[in-house]
Amino acid sequence: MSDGTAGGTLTESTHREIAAMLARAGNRYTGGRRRLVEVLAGAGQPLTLPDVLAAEPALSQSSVYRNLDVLERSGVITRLATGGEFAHFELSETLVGHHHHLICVDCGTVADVELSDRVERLVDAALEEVAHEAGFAPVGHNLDVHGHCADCR
Amino acid sequence: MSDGTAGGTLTESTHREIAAMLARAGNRYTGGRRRLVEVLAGAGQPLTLPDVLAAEPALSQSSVYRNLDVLERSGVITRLATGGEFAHFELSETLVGHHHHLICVDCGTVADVELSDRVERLVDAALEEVAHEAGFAPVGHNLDVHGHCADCR
DNA sequence: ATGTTATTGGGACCGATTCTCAAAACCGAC
DNA sequence: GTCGGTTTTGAGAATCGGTCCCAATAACAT
Repeated sequence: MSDGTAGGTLTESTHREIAAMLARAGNRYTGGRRRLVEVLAGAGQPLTLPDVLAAEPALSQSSVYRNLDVLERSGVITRLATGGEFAHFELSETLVGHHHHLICVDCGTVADVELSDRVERLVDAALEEVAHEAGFAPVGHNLDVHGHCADCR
Repeated sequence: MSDGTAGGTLTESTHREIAAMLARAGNRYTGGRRRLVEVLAGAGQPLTLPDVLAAEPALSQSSVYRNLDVLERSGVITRLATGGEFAHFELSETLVGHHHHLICVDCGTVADVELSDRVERLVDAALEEVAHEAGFAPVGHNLDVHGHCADCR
């Protein structure tokens, strides 16, 4: 609890939920996976692999990539296709709620934003409709805003 | 006009517009670039590099990649970050109008869809607002629906 | 035609991600 | 608590879209 690492953005019950999601797919919630999850949770914004390693240098690259994959497959985290050189990862919406992204076209960083429930419902309904017309069964949507972040203006 | 290649989805005036966009950046509208543009226009959906080469085998891979880059930088085409193994390309919105994408999580194909002006304006306004609050200067947005396409149900 | 600049092709190269495999950590049963 | 079976780890090799290089060629202007 009061060790050197800032840690602690996730409650113990959230960790139990994550462990259950992993167990459902036959995976364990090991120390390395827990540290990885805590880095992602503590950042408050989607991170790249270098970001993760910078925050937790004790982790090895191959294990982090493998665990990002396991966590994604178990529904704990989400991989974002931002178009930059590195993929970004963040906790899945089942853990942190539905939201969208501001992607800086200059430096590539990604920030989370939420829209009002009213707009969200409206968009959802409109998408359902056009998807249905195309014989497409939607499972979710991504709404990204591209532009210049405050640091890059 | 009635040669073997299906061609002809673009009017001559659109080609002149494209030539002008290229010229503005000091580039020429060569035969290879024109064939590339015609493949993208004729498909009616965003294509990957293998798609392009399959449609026009006479083009060489390195030139296609280079020209996709030149055309993107000149504002003629847009590169989509769909998350699959290959990037997808399509004519830019200045040429084909604003629209969104249905991305199949199974086979990776991408289809275009349009939303009503009313929804579009509402989304735009909502995004402007949240972006502004974050000190972010938006230049555009991407709204992708992920799900299972008609062929993959 | 002739010079000048942009473009092409194909192969070498790069770099993010994935794969391999032997060693180490886990976990339940005895 | 330790033995056996299973999962995970770490370090490096391998993969594979995509980019870069450079000599040969096409476009354009004069």
